Amino acid sequence: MLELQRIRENRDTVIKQLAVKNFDATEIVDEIIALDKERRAKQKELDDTLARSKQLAKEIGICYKSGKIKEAELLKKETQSLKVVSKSLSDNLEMIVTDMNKRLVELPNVPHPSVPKGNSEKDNEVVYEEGKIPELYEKAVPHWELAEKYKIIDFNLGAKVTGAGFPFYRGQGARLQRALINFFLDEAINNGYLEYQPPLLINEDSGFGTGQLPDKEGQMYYAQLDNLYLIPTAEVPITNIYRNVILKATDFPVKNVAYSSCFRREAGSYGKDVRGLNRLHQFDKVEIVQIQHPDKSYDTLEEMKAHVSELLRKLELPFRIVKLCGGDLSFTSALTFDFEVYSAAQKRWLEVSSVSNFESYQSNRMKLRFKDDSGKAKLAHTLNGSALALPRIVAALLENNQTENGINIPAALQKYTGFELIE
RNA sequence: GGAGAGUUGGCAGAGUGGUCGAAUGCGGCGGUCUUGAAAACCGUUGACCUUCACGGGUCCGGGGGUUCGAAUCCCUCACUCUCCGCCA
Repeated sequence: MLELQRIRENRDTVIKQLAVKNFDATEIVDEIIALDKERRAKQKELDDTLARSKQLAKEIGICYKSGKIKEAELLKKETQSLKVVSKSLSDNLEMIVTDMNKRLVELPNVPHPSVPKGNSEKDNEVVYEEGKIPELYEKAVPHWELAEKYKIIDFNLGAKVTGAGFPFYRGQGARLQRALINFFLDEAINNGYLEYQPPLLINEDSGFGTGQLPDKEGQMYYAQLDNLYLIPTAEVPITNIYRNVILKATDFPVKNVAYSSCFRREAGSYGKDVRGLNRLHQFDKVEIVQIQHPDKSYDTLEEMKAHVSELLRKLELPFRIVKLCGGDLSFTSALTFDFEVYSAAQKRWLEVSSVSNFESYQSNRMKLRFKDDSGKAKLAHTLNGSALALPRIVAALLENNQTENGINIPAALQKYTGFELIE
């Protein structure tokens, strides 16, 4: 969530910036400012009352010790009435704070000044393009047909055992998955990331910390009996490692990487967008997370973009980088670049990575701070990106590399797969 | 799943219901001494809210209660450890 002080001191700017996300914040912002003012007044009143009570309690203690029972009893009278007052004040204060926080959480992150205005993905800006779009031979088919032909991915079997969107990978298909995971992890480790294997279930506090809760619980699978959620991305457990943590400035940059399965309910999705591997309920992803000093987080974003670009280059996939417009930007992000690879048989671009800077939006929610030179605790910046999500990479690899004789595996991956051709 | 013990500042570890935000040690930071370092000695050393400031308030695992007053008593939840059971 946004920092209260920022809202208080930059009302107009915040409203103007949120308009880029097509979000009319005027009402909420003004309400927050009003509640904040009320809160501070109440706080002062309560503090004064408590201070008086504390003082009296001390005096009563002294009276009892020196045997002045009568005086003590007298003082008790006053303190009892103060107690009623402070109780009602603190109840009142709690209500105000609860209200204020409720509204605060409703405000999305402020977009970076470079974010273009726009309503949908049509308004996103293609900022970079690399690689040659392959020309396929006549009988080329989309990946779901290749999956069946080579018996490497079985969607029907998944539907039988679990449901739609939970495929089985089989034989060379399973091996390819494992190869990609290892390839991505090794590349990240070589770039200075520390590998983690996170839990796949998270509690409510973690869900709140990264911004999935309270509003997006419908997108996560939920284990009701234990009040735990299946992770939609490793970002959640990995970033929450630092919930309520105060880092030293010398800890920056924190660079973590994790492979995990990801679970998404994807309620309401349908049609050709969800065909084959395009959209699944369970998929594998290698996620990179960085925590950085506020002054350096945009350099870090560039570094992460370069890392993802290099992965796609090594996989010999044509890709482009898209800067998301305000309307397409996620609730929590200040700036996001999507990476898309070209899927030759479907003749469309598929999103395989999303690299974002959340600035202090997540940090503020999870109280992730660092000590600056003056010794003051300040909010750190959090960033993350997929590096990479597997299914659409697999889709593009299968489609783009299909030949009459089989599917070619790019050179960089061969030492991981142990084969050069799917046949 | 059953029984018991515990959770205090960066760490270790005291704490009788009354001036405890909390002894002491270690660590960290600053200083004295030294050519420099170590040792020794002195000082300092949490977070949050509020205030221009002085100051005030909150926080001893989380939440609730008793009391004029709670780290200390009671309830509840979470977690950790030990033993038993089950188990990849």
